[in-house]
Amino acid sequence: MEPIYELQAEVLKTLAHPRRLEIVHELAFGPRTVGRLADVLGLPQPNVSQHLALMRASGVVEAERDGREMRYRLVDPDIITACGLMRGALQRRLARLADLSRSSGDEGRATIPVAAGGHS
Amino acid sequence: MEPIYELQAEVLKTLAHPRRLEIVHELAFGPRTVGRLADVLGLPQPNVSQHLALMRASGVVEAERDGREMRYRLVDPDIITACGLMRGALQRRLARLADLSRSSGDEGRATIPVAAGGHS
DNA sequence: GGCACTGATGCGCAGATGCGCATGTGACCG
DNA sequence: CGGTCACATGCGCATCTGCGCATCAGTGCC
Repeated sequence: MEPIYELQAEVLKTLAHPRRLEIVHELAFGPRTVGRLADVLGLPQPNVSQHLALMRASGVVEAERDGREMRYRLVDPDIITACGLMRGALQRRLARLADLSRSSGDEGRATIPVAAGGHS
Repeated sequence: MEPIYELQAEVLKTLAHPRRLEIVHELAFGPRTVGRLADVLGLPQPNVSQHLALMRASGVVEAERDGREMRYRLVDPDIITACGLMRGALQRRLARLADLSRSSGDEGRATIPVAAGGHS
């Protein structure tokens, strides 16, 4: 029962939510305020704040005051890179499934910069 | 609300569990039977079976009959690679924290890492 | 067929999660 | 100092998870 699994499970649990993934995706472009995130995602501000609190608690994001605003940004690029890798793999899987259904293929869609990491 | 986030959240939710991460880690060495996994992880067989059912439902693993045994194996290497990348990043973070706590206040004492608090 | 073995499933309960909503808290302005 | 903006927090509820436990189902052997 290596503690690394507990830690990773904690982080994964934090990321395992569609809205939070969207938040991470948005934060990949740069720091954002709570209001901006709430606006972009079309979510109530308290909801976004709660999601951010969870992610901050698990060390995925960190916050910084700027006047009366709070600017959130991603902490560890590697984690987000891994997240992006997984998303890429899943997108390929989706594309493959769509390809099986219909003969037209629109795969290979590179959506995000995700820390400019690219493939290993 | 791109469906990719829903899918990825589903997969992440599947992975966001210490025991399941252990299972994935074990499966990374090659296919395993349920009994073997239960034995290695020291978990009840029904529990392991439930975890495997979840992971199979989300497409993380797949199963194959072999006599009266069931052999489970990982489906997508990329996803597991991403998982491993994240684990590596977190391990570095753990190591860094341990290093900080050792050099800052604690003199060689048997230290129980309190938390990953840290205030900026 | 009967039996042992390997794995899957159903059930119930305790604990955790997600959300809306109202409210609390800190920061700038006049 | 009161008002307002930007965000955080507490509460209650519906829902979901994880687990143990007992049991069901498929397979091979005699």
